[in-house]
Amino acid sequence: MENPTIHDVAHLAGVSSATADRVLNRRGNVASKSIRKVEDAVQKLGYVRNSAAARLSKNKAFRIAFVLPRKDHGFFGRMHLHLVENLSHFRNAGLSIKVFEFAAFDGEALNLTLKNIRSEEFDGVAFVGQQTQEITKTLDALRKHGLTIVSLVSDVPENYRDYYIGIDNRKAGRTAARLIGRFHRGDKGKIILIAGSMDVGDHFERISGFKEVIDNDFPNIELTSTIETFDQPNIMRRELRSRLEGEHSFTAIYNAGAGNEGLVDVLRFLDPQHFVFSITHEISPIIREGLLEGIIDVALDQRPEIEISRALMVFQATNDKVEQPVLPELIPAIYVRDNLPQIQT
Amino acid sequence: MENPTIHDVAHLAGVSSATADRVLNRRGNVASKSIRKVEDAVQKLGYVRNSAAARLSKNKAFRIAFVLPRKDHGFFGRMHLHLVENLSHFRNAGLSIKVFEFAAFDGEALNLTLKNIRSEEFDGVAFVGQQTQEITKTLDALRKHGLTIVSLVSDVPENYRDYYIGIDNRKAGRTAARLIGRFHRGDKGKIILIAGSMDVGDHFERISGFKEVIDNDFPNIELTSTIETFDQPNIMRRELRSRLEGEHSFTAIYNAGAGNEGLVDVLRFLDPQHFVFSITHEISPIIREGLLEGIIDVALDQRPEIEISRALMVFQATNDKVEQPVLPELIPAIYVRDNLPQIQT
DNA sequence: CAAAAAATGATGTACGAACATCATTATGTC
DNA sequence: GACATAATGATGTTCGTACATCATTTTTTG
Repeated sequence: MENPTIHDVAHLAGVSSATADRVLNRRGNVASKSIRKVEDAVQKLGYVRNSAAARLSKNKAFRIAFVLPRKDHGFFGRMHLHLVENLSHFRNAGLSIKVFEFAAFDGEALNLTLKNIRSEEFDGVAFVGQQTQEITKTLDALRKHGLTIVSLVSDVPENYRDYYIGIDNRKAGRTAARLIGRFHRGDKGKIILIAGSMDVGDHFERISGFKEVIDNDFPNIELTSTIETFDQPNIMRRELRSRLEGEHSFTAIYNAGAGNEGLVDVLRFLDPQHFVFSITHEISPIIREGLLEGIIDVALDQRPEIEISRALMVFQATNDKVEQPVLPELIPAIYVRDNLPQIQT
Repeated sequence: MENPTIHDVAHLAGVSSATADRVLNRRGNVASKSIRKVEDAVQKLGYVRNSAAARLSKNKAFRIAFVLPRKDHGFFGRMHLHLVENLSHFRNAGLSIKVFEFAAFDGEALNLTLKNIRSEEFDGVAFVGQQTQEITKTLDALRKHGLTIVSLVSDVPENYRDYYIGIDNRKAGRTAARLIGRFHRGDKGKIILIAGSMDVGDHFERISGFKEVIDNDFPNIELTSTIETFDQPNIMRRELRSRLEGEHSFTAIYNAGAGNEGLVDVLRFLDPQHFVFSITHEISPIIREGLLEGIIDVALDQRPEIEISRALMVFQATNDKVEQPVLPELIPAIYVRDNLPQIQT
């Protein structure tokens, strides 16, 4: 039960292996009749390119640019770390990786970084970021040069990227709302909403998913205006304190932004029974403490490590010109104090 | 920045490439002095075997036996399906897969199936199952013949397998308990516990993790004896009905067994306000319905598709004689009605 | 119909490891 | 020191694809 080779394909198609090669690698200058014959033969034989041979023969890596917010941001720091940890593994798989950093939430900085990616130097780009007019234009240019574009964490419209790897943020927000709503068990409630920035798609979608469910299914619960923190602990502390000042009717809190030590700081000095429930996003050492102390009930985590791995798998399949592996949908992990991951993240 | 080859290693070590090859592939008949020299050179150069070249040269697949409970069991059916879906992808990666089925929970059948795996025909075994004296003995024999053993879903002691791929079932049980306990918000409670079989490690550990948390942190909540259903809807229906008959003080239910239509059937005919909370394991079309109807609050799901993929990655790295990729811990997904996966599972 | 352009075939090399064979050298044993 | 055994080197083939070159055939175009 030997696997068919390109020679078998060529033979069955009645062409030379050179022509079969021209077809399979889209080198052009092939009659459409020949193309059809080769494709039929591929079908009939179930030919699959031997990626080991291909990789060996090509003898050059698929060059990927990872464009990520700076690693001092806890959440993205995890992405950087995971990339580094798997570098040797993927180098061996024929991928070479270069990381570019920009300031989180800074659309212009992102655009500038993307613009600096020279299409002769890279075969693919994976990036995290919001969508602006300029950014989509830059992405478009890159795609026209044949680069494979992967958006991470926060999606851009389909025609500006080849793949999106991230969670469904609307679902994440809805999940948070369901848990909080359900925990009220019919009691009245009043919720504080927080986001990093409503300008980035992922935070925006979480908040609106959250509102959907509360509005529809939990009429006893009141929502208040969303605080924006830009994921900065100082702003979180200031804004949250001022919101809580003199007001004692809040029953729950949902932070759609990334794990934020400011949140834990403030909650730590409140009456532990103050809230019915509190949910935040992305695990970090401080959020972990919050969970263990019982200050925070649930942390949704999109597991950036897995997103990085998936992105690399996508590039690998692209490079090998092989079907993408079938993998289940990414969903955020839901952490309570009892299922925290072993490794310190 | 070319990657070093085995010739570079041999040259630096001051031996021939034949000897370097003998060292790297443990062919024996090499002086320990030479071994050291080669290993030092590998270190110094950061030599990593080119797995593409190796795979091409070997020109034979790593033969894996998957030993799984029958596919008519919903949860394991998902494993079978995912294996089939990824067959071509992993054939291309140098793995060949054969699946063996046995009746779930039947230790003897499992042992018999494992015994029938001839060590000349396979290079690795992945299996799901409990541990008995006989089974560990069989596994031991297989390992002695050099097969790589991976246990799935439910672990066996470390020295009987090379890798365990599955969730931490104690944590899963603790998580369920935390949610249920927290939802009681201090009220008194009485819980029905269900398992497929307390003889299989995963179910046993879930139940004991669950008890741990309730006993420690929720003194107001009472636990009742565990019902065993062998994951069969008929038994579930009968036992659950008899437990509920005339008794109205139960406040929550935790099914540590796999998704079970019998559970939904019975709950559907109860007063919807009967329970504070209900949690089950493993998503299925029926459990999905239960979640959408509000009969079931949470389904923990260990995502067998991901476990299969991970197992295949482990075998692949083993075959390529390359470091295992660094991947985050597997944790069960927590589904509520708002974050159900797209695909019908 | 001639010239240009397009399509095809024939052929060979390179990639890096696995593996086999045979000759040679070093080491150990009585 | 003769002999067996262990260790090593030299060398060549194989795996399947990518890619390059050049000759030849077919098709298109004016």
